[in-house]
Amino acid sequence: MKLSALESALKAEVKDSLGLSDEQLENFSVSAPPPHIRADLSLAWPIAAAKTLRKPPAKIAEEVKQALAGKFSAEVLPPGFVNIRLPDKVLLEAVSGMVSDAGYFLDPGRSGENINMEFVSANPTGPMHLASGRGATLGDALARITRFLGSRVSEEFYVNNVGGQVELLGLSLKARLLGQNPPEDGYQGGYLKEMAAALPADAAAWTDKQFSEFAVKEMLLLHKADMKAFGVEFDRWFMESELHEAKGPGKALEELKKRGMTYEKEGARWLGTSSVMESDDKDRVLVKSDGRNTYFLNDIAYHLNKFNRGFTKVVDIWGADHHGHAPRMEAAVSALGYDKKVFRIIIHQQVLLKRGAELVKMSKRAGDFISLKELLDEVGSDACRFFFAMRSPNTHLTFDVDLAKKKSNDNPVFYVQYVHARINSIFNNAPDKGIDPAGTFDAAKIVLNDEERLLLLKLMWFEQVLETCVRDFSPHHLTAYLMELSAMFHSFYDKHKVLNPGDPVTSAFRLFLLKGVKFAIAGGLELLGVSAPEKM
RNA sequence: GCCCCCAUAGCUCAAUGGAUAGAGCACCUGCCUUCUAAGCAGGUAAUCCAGGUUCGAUUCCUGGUGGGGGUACCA
Repeated sequence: MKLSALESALKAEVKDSLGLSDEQLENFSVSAPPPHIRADLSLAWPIAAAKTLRKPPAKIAEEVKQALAGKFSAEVLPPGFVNIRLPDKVLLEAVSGMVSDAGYFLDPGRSGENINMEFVSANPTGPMHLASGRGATLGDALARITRFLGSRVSEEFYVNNVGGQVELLGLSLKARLLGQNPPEDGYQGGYLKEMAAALPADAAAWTDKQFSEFAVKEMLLLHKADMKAFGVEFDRWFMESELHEAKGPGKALEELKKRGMTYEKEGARWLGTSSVMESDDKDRVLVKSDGRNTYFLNDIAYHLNKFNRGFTKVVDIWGADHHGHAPRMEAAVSALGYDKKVFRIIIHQQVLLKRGAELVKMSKRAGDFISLKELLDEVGSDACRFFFAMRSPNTHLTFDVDLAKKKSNDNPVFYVQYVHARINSIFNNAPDKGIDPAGTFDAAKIVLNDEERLLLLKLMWFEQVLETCVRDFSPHHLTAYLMELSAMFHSFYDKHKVLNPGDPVTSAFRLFLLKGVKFAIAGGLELLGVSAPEKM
């Protein structure tokens, strides 16, 4: 039984016995008891329900205990906790389902979901820097986790391949070819020198537009290579030019006009983000007084495009440097008639670089940044992704370059991967000791020790951890879980031998237990885009 | 000025409003003739300040203090 199913079962039991309504059982949920409590699951619901039920919490807790009697042994602790001890059979079944049933974690409630997740979307004007790794990790991990639970998820990268910055990029490249410095507000980085050196011979006769297109194409190739090296495979790279070819901005504008959300002022066309919708601090321009569309209108058209493609939910993952745009984008999506619930912007805070004791501010223009590629080459994708995934998006994370480069062995990712390698090694050794790695055992003969219990119970929480990641839009709960599970495994490994030729029942059971641990470790790492090595 | 994020151990970070606040790094003490010591066991060490809500606050609210980011008819 999955933990969610177990929770439902407990809830139903309490509901029937106490004769309660669904409303009265709101907030009924199981939690993990603190370490000093010797129990498997806790219920704090009696305390919360005391007010509405007009009964002392301890009395409610006592009733809950009675309701569960015969199926679960429970203990009441003040002020009204019910601490439950699960039968060994329940723990064994949970792990058994996990390792044998491929669809075990699929949530039927999610099968109708079709989510578009857009992230990174770095401008094609320079190499991707380290901070893009954060957005990439976040988006890809969330996509994988959500998919694992049963939703359809499409990962998307939006490429701003038109506009002033792209023209400037072309001019900067052209200047490099001619041996000149790029325009003052252009792109000064050395990468354009390299690109210029690789231009075809006839490039001297190119138009500005050709330079621009060439530069974008090359940058895009680099970005794709970077993402691939980082283990992120986008389902779609959406070109802004596609939007214009399909007259997207015009259509979006017409739609907004039709809905009465826009007005004309000072020769420009405005969206009433504050005056009409009261969701921004001021109104925003859609069409400038010179007749050109703003980027905002293009972005609205892009979001309309996403919804028109049939996604039931659209998620954007942005860096904090764009957070100011969130209110207007949300307002625009509402103005197009979409419910607030189907559009979500996740903001992740910026990445600060620390070199030695010095905090370095990254700047694409000055060229003082660490590229994602450089970081990957020196630290490796696994450590990078795990490190980024460990932090919640709200954290202002400080990336210690020296630590990442010199002492990458201290990264907790190795601690987790080591579990996988150790388990794998045990399975490899089993035949030598005359033990069948696929052997079965009689569950009735098993008496669980503390370490085995803890491991089985922890495995039951795998589902809940993933749900929490989706709820909070952050994979950091999963990294924390993997580290905790790893600690439990290493501790178990140190105390108990798995392969005991003289005790086939225990050996078979422990191999079964290890299958469960391996499933959670390999599966969890996979969801984070981190490898699970067979050997270390 | 206004908006967003943050403040927990020496450092980097955890903790659906629950019970004795957890990890990793660093530091100290032990443990390899037994499935991999990239490991285990143990130790030192923390909720910015002041109010409020609550049976219960690291968590929620208000006000401070300190830090980061943002505030274009740029993209």
